[in-house]
Amino acid sequence: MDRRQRRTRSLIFKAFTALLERKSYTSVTVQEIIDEADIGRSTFYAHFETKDELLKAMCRDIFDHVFSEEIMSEEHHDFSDKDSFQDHITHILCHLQEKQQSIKGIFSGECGEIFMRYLKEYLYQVFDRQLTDVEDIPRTYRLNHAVSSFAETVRWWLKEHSEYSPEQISRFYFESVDI
Amino acid sequence: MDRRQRRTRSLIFKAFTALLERKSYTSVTVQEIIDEADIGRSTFYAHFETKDELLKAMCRDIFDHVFSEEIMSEEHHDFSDKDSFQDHITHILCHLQEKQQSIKGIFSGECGEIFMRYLKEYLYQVFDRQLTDVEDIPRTYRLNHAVSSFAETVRWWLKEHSEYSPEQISRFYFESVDI
DNA sequence: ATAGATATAGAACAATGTGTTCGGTAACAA
DNA sequence: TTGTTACCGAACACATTGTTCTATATCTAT
Repeated sequence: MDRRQRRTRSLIFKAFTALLERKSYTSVTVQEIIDEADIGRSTFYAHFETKDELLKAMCRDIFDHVFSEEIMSEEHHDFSDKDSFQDHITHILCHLQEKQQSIKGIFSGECGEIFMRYLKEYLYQVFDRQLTDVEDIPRTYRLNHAVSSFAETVRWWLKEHSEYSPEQISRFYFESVDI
Repeated sequence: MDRRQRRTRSLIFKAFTALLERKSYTSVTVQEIIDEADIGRSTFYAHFETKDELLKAMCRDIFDHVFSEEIMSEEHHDFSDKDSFQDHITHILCHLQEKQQSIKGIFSGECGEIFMRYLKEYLYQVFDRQLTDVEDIPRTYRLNHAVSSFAETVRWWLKEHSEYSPEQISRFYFESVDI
């Protein structure tokens, strides 16, 4: 990737993140992003077709880091006991905490929906292999329950209760849910 | 309320609901709602300032029915045991099922966020009184967990697994969460 | 039944934001 | 150095929004 492209892309991301901290997603216009990033109008559209595509690209960037190869690779998926899985989850929480500044703005308002959807897509893969079966409760229900409540835990944590450590959050979660 | 106002309001709600079943919230324009409802442009704006206000009004209408006085009133809140609380939840699920047609479209895409926020606001009141305390886990965490996972349960149910009965959903939930 | 109030229709309008195009300039890579 | 590619920025057509206005239809209360 061209150095100029990386620079522009980064400028757009930073501008967008900054704007989301003081305005709602819908109210942010492309023009404002352009002004904040201090780039040309046509340059923005050379990178992203719409504001929505920009948001999606940002989510992908974040999750590609959080759920990096190291974490998702097969070799790390022989969780024989519950504890090692919990460590795995704690590890993911640490990565999320690193990205907190970028994430915080995205959570609020309307674009939280898109962010959460992406987050859940990754989480489905992580939880699907670990989930046990329980009689008389559909597996799809339990999977949705585990993934959703974890995603909401993350939101609750990073949005307004970041005083807790990843280890504490992990403990809260595993004491509240049967995996 | 004037008969004409009720009629117009109903036409707008129906048009909006119909549009949300085949298009995403963002892509629906005020003009389309006007055309679908077959009303004048100024009439729409006499009722709602923006599309967002319309969505909020629809959510309020739905929840005012689902969490009606009968359900929320103090006299029905002496749940001495877990079972009667579960019955209460089942009752709410029945009301939600009645409104399924209106709700289904709202769930999808971007406006699900707003709908879920409203739903959770009501649920906080319902769950707050019933929630027990657990050592070493913050009450706010447990409340958020109970409310969020119930709200997500509702979404999962009405959106793609409506083959289950309110009683079944209630059972799935209470076997997955400690209240 | 009539009169006064109110809701609606529909056209016209300014204002704003969107997405594209194009020619010129600057930065890159080989 | 040379060809390629990204950026700039102005201009443009277009869609959508939200307001204003007058005429008409419909309600409510007496």
